[in-house]
Amino acid sequence: MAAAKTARGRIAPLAEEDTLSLGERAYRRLRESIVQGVLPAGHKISERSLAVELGISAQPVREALRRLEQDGMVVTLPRRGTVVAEVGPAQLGELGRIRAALEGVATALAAERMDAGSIAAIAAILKRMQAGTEARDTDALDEANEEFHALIHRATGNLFLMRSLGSLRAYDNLGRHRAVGSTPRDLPKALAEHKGIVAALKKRDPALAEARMRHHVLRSLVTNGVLPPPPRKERRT
Amino acid sequence: MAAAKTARGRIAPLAEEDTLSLGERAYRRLRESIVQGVLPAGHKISERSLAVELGISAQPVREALRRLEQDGMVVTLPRRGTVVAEVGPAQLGELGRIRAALEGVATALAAERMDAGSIAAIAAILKRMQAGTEARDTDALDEANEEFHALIHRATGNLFLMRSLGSLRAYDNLGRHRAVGSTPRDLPKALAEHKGIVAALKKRDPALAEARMRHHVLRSLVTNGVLPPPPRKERRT
DNA sequence: GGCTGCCAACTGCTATGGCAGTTGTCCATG
DNA sequence: CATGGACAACTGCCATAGCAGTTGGCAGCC
Repeated sequence: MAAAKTARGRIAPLAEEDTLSLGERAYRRLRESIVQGVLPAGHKISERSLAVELGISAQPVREALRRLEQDGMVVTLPRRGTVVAEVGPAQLGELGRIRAALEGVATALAAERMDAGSIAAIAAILKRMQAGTEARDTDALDEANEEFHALIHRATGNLFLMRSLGSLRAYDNLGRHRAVGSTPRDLPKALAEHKGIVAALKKRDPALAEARMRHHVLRSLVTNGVLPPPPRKERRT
Repeated sequence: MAAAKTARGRIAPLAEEDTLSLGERAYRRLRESIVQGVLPAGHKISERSLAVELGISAQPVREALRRLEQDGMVVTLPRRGTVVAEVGPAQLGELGRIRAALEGVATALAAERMDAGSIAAIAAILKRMQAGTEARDTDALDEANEEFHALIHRATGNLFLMRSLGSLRAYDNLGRHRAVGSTPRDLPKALAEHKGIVAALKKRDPALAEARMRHHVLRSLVTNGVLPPPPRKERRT
């Protein structure tokens, strides 16, 4: 991604071409730096020093830190300092389960209101996934997977959902970043699940789409080592 | 929550309500004002004028507005203004479904890690609910209900969950505020559901607890008129 | 040596001022 | 009367400066 490759704990100054507000740019940059591991957990962050590193004032930095705090990515003790939050394996698992639930409702909503154009678009993405799976092109698959979920999120038209899932997917990247190299994902299985989800979307069956999406996310978390294998069979109400 | 029990000669810690940052106080105040209807949807908010109303600087106000924007309660068009977000019935329903899902995972997590003390506490709350239901004391019931869910949220120990559910419950209050007076809730049914949830917690059955909690929230949303009655029977995967 | 108290160097937090866009109004012009 | 353009009054956004706690270390005393 754009996050400049720098020494551990150091942040490169912001480019000034963009039209986004400095606070917004600082927010994204910091979030990226955290999930990429540039700012490791427990690392102390000073509003002032970070401001001079980014080449901006302390104000937008502070604003970004407040938002990151609301995301749970940093914690700040008043008048004492701000620290990158520790996210242990247990918490990563919890966040994964939360994400699975939210992706589920997102898919349910999408199944209800998705227009024909979006369905065609997601079908196209599915085709790319098929090709990527046969070619074992994990990079292309990752990109397609990103678009796949992003499209569903956008289809819901729900801002809260999109924001929350955005934060949670960031954590997901962090988890994958930790399990470095050891991602022996079961590609065909993921493809089949994606197909099933798209089928449910086409059938406009919210409950089915939700169940399949949730199962898909949970299973992928298990194969990624974020979650332990399910202890038992599923439970019925 | 009176003065902490301390040994002779020891001094109890100071209350910390007084020392909250202005930004934090502005955030809470604004959020409260929005969900209470004091600041109706579409109302324009100016950082400066709001600052003088609150008797503080524009900075903390801006900070609070950014956080509210992340919550989805206000939207701000750059260099044009900030307005409190429109939350129509449809969106309210979506947020309700999201909340149901999150309350579900929260309860699942709680079922896994709740200590004996918390279980005893929630059993006590349940007893109060029983009494309140028999006495038709809706005020006491609302209070107990609040504590009931708050206790579960806290039991998860998950900050992200607690923050998200905090925002979503605010929306819930807003929804109830709109359906003024017309809350003919089915009290005994809610009580039975709460009992079932506590039973699942005691059995430490996460899947069961989750399903029951989710169903409970969804049903209560339906009886409150936030969600339409379910169109069909539940679906199996 | 070990403890106490002070001081400088931090920290987050807030106030003030000013910049650059946006909008609405009012007057001059066709 | 209708139209267009400039000006004033907004807006959000950012930089600077200074306040008030917190911390760490170092001198001075027991």
